[in-house]
Amino acid sequence: MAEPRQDRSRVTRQRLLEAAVDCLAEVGWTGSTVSVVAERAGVSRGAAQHHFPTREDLFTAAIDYVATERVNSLRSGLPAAPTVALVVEAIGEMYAGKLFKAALQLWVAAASDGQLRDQVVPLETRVGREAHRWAVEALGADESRPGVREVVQATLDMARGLGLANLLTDDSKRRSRVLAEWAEVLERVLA
Amino acid sequence: MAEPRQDRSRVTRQRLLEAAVDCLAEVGWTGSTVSVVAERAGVSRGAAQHHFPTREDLFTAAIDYVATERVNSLRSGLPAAPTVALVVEAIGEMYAGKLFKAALQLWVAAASDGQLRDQVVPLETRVGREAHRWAVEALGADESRPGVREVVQATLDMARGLGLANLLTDDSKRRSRVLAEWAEVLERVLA
DNA sequence: TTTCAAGCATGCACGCTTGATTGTTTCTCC
DNA sequence: GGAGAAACAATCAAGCGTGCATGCTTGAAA
Repeated sequence: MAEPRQDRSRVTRQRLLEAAVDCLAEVGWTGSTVSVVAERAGVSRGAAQHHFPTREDLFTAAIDYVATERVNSLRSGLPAAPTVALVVEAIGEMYAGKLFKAALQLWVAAASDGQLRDQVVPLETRVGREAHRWAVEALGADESRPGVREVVQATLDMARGLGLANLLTDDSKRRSRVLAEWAEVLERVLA
Repeated sequence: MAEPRQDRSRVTRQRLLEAAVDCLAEVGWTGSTVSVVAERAGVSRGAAQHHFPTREDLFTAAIDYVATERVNSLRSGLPAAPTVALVVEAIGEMYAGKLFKAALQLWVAAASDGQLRDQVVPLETRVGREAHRWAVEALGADESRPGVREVVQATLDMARGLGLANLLTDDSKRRSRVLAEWAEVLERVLA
C-alpha cells in the first residue's frame, strides 16, 4: 500500500491503527468490528474502508503496528542504572500493558486462523528475539556460559505467564512479589 | 439444571461438553458456534438446544467441565519418584495440552466479556490454588521459608508463559531446555 | 398396550457484520 | 481559479449465528 499524499490521510490512517490496537485490547478480536474501530478513531466506516478496503487489510496493518510498537517500547525503556531487580521489573511491565493485551488477542485469534497465523508468527518471533537481546544486554548476562541463555528465556517466559495471569484480574501485587524473588534468584545464577 | 432421567440424555450431554472443549481448543471461542459443537458431538443442533437452551448455557457448563478436568488431570498426574526435574516437566505438560488451550480461549474471551469473566475468574482461582498446592507437595517445598512460595509460583507462571509460546508454533524443544535448566536452579533454591 | 413426557430434529425470523456501490466534499496541481 | 484525484459518507445486498416455534421419535410408567 503506497504512502498517502495528504497529511489528513496519514493522520486518519494512524488514528485507525491506534484505535484498532485499543479495541483489540479492550473488546477483543471479534469485538473489534470495522464499525467499532472506526467509531473509536472518530471517522466514518466509509473512511475506514477507503484506507483499508477489507477488515483483513486493516488488521494486517494493525498487527505490524503492534509489533513495531512493542519493539519501540523495548528500545526506549532501558533503565539508567540497570540493576537486576530493575531490569526484571521492566520486563514485567513489558507484559502488563495495553500492547501485550492486544498482542495476546492476536495470538489467540491466530491459533485458529491459518491466514492470521502466517501474519503473526514471523512478527512475533522477531519481537521475541528483540526482547531476548534486550534482556541479555540489560542484565549484562554472559550467554557463553551454559544455562545462562535458558535462564534469561525463562525470565521472559515467566513474565509472559504473569502477564496472562494479569489479564482477568489485577495481579500486580502478586507479580511484584514473584518478580522480586525471581530477581534475587536470577542475580545469584548470573553471578 | 436437574439430572436427566435417561442414560441416552446423559451421554449426549457429555458428548456435547467434550465437543465444546475440543472446539474451543481447535477453532477458538467465536469459532465454536452451536452448530459446530453439535456437529462435532454427532448430534443435531436441536438436540444441543434441548440440553442447553442458549449458547451461554452450553459454555457455562463447558467452563465448569474444563475446570474440573484440569483439576482431575492434576490429581492423577503425580509422578512416582518425584524428582524436581520430573515435577517441573509435569508442570510444563500441564500447560501444553488441549485443556490448557481451551482454557486459554476462555480467559481471552472473558477479558472482554463481563458475563463470562464472572464465570471464569472464580473457577480459575480455584484451579490455580489446586495447582499450587499440588506443586508444593510434589516438590516437597517448605513454604515456611521466605521466598519459597514465590519461587514455586514463579515456576507455575513460567509454565503458563511457555504454554502460551507453544500456542502458535511447536515450542516443545525450547521448552524442554528451559524447563531442564530451571529445574536445576529450582533444586538449588529449594535445598 | 396405551399414553404422556422427555429427547430430538427442522424451518424461519431477527440482528449483526462485511464488502460493494454510489454520491459528496476536500485537497492538490496545473 | 478550475480540473481531477483523493478522502470521506451513506446506502444496499449477502452471509452467518442465534433463538424460537413447531413437529416427530423414543422410552418409561400406568
